[in-house]
Amino acid sequence: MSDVAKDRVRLWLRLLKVVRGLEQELRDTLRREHNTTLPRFDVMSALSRHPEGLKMSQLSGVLRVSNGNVTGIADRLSEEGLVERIPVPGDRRAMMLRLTPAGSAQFARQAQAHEDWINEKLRGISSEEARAMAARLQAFAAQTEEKEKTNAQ
Amino acid sequence: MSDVAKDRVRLWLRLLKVVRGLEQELRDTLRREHNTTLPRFDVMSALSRHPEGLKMSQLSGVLRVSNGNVTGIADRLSEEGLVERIPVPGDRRAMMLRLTPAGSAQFARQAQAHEDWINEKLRGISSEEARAMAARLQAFAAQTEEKEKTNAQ
DNA sequence: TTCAATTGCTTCAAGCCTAAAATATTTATC
DNA sequence: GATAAATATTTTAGGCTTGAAGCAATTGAA
Repeated sequence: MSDVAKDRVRLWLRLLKVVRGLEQELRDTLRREHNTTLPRFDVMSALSRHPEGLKMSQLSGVLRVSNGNVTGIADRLSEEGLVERIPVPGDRRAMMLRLTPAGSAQFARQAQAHEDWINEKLRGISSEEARAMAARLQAFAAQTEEKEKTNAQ
Repeated sequence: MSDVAKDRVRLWLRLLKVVRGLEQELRDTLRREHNTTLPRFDVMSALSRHPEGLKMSQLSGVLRVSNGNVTGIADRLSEEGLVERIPVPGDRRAMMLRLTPAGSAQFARQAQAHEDWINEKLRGISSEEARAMAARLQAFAAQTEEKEKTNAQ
């Protein structure tokens, strides 16, 4: 294996380790302190950015998970009265999912706590470092998307 | 929210997006091309670094997953003849898990393909960039560990 | 020695996740 | 208008994951 390949593999392993570690802590915190889960938080987060609601398929699209997955999470959130399914006028197959007022209020609290938590976890990273690293990741992501677009042609 | 907090949150969201995306692609590739899964790959990878085998609890320790989790994955790998459970002399509760020759051979092939895959995915990242980013991540992880150690006192 | 606490592992219940099959509805074509 | 294809969602089977409970076996303290 070439040297650059070794460096790339090492970077990948470190990325995975750091992100997995933080993600695991985040799951623990959500469970212990907010009695919820990361997938539920992700669904509510997506819905909070679309107050008018999202169709099930749009939701699985933005979250990049399967349709069946969203069905299950929506079922559970719905049982707790945090989201509701609204029929789509003119298409009886489709369903709009949106936060209830209770869900909206709960998510607002959780989102603020989440931001505080992240800020505390990344305390050792300066604004400049954060921006620099985010820019690199952004460049990488853009590059990858560009490649995909080319491949899709 | 302060500016630096915003930058940190943005960095976290990007990290999560990039790593999740790559991880998802990796899962797809493992499934389609190697008929396996990331958790199985992780178990075999850990075992390949310990040819003499690992006790179940050691394995769940290094992988940072629960004991019950490893039990299930070991069961399935064992059914396929890729790993075997060896009794530990002197402690009839414990079990050593290790790769069979077939498991070892299969993992060697998968590991090589995995490295090639990563190298291709991260093609747009130079050796210098990779080393710089890995160093930052490493510093962050070290800092976090240091903090944990202090808290544990 | 005895027996209570600890240790190592498995089992269990519940949630997450996927791909594929099933269901219902809509759209397009003849 | 009939019907075939496409679309939106749910259901299903199977694997991953956890925390907690259960079961042996080991260790340690009286």
